[in-house]
Amino acid sequence: MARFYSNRQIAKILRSISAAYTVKGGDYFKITAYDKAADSVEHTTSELKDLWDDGKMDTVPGLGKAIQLHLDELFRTGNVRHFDQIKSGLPKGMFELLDVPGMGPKSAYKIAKALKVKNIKDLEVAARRGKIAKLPGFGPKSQQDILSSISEFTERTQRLILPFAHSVARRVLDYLCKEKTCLRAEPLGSLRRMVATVGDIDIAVASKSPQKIIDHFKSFREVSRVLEAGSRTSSVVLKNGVQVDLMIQPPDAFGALLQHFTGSKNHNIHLRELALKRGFSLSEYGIKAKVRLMKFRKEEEFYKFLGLDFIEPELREDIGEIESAQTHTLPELIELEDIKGDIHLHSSYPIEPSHDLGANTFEDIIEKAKSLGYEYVGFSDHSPSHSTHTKQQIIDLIGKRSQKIEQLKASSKDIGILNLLEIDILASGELSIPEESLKFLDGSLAGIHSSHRQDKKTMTKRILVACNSPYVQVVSHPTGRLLQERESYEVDWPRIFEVCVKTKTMLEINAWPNRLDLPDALVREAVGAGVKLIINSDSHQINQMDNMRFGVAVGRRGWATAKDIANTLPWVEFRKLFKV
DNA sequence: GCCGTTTTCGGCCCGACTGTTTTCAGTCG
Repeated sequence: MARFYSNRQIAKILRSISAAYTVKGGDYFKITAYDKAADSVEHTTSELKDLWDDGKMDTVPGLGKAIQLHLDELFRTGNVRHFDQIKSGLPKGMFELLDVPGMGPKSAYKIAKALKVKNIKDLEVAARRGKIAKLPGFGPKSQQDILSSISEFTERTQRLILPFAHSVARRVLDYLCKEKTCLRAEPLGSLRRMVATVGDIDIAVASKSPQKIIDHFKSFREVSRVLEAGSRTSSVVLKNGVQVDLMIQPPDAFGALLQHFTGSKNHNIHLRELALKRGFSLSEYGIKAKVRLMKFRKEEEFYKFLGLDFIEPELREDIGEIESAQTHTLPELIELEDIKGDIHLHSSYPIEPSHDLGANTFEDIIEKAKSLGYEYVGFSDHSPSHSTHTKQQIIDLIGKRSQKIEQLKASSKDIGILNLLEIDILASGELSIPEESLKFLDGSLAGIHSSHRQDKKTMTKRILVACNSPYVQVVSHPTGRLLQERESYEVDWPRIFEVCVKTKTMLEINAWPNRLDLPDALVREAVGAGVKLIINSDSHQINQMDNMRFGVAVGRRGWATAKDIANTLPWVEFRKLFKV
């Protein structure tokens, strides 16, 4: 019987091997190989266990023959004898301590061995009793740092959801720009690449007076603790527990700084290898040829110098973007301005009061859509619950709502309106409302809102029911994932893509902050398969319509161009996809 | 231990900051 390990658990196991080798003075490159493998597993979107089931573990970069063999043993038996050997003689507790920020293998080993510390709780007790400071190589300051790290670690074990990180960063950037020596301020790292979840917030500033910027930064009113403050970098923890790292360079080297800290790590490593072959060395200061350092004000120039087209931050994951930049075949990514409408919008119309009602009227939503420059909106309230209504009640409710929307259509000639509903794909594989009521509508979005844990075959079948229905144009939030809450369910995606293409069914990129679903990796596969996508905000109040930008970011990370996204079409074209 | 537009062998990214040091080790991104 095979055992399940989450990607995070596997990453932790691989990191513990890297740590064991580090303490035992192992080969540096073997150590980094395990670290790389751990990073890679943690960033893989599908569960490694599923890939193992399908014999596709070798598609994960950084997993070679040896580690694959070890993981095979792990899945089969729940243990890896080779790993036990590597860890033998080391105190078990040290591996638990690695979760504490600032605690690396050597420190963890020293503390675990000297003080018999077995977990983070023990570590905290030992630090409080002043035992850490007495160890050689440690002092009162490092002891205090460990205590601070533990309390922050327990408060913030989770990554931030992109839109939340974005708003925190906005406040910091606005504050930094108030210092007059700040010439430019930009986000860096996973935030700039618009990854669905973000660890720390990294920020770059262009300035000729770094000390003034750092002093200004440290006195931001949301700062609770300054972790470090050097001459060009500083790190703080905000009162909400979020860590913010700041890096400063003069404006003539700002391009290199942006490039260096936007990452991803793998993108940069690949780029440096490419540069090395041409005799260049890359750093946050610029590009070095022998001893001469060339500086770059703009990132575009940095890439150009290496013979590459500019690579948008969202693509920098080392998944083929460098090769495409060499051959001038990078896609022209979709932009927020390309979006011409939003059709997953929940209104306050009381069609089903118990069911996740929106806060604003149809009229409010239309006004907001106009302010965003949209040519059309689609009202897609949840359908009346089939369990609390009779079939006739459902038909009557939908008929009445349709009348109201038809009136609006007649009086709002300057914006296209679609009369839609978001309907459920039930556990039984049926759609949640009767066919007679679907006929009142211009179309519908169908999504799974219950029984998320059925097996792969059943889930696939459920989604295919929606794809094959002539009344359904869009599958909403197709994987069902909720970031930090619920994993995607198992589905046969190649099969779904195939049917979507055949039936011209669109898959949604839902921009709701903790959905961002389809995820970027699946967007890329869907685009490759020729599936048409649509980006919607799934708003329940009008200011949430501004979340569209995060859906666009997911599309960009999935290499989507405007022509892959249906709601970049003008109304005259877009309406043809529905029954209007 | 991984990996391949000079490769299946021989490479493997680079530098800052901190604390405990007396010239450096550890950690991080």
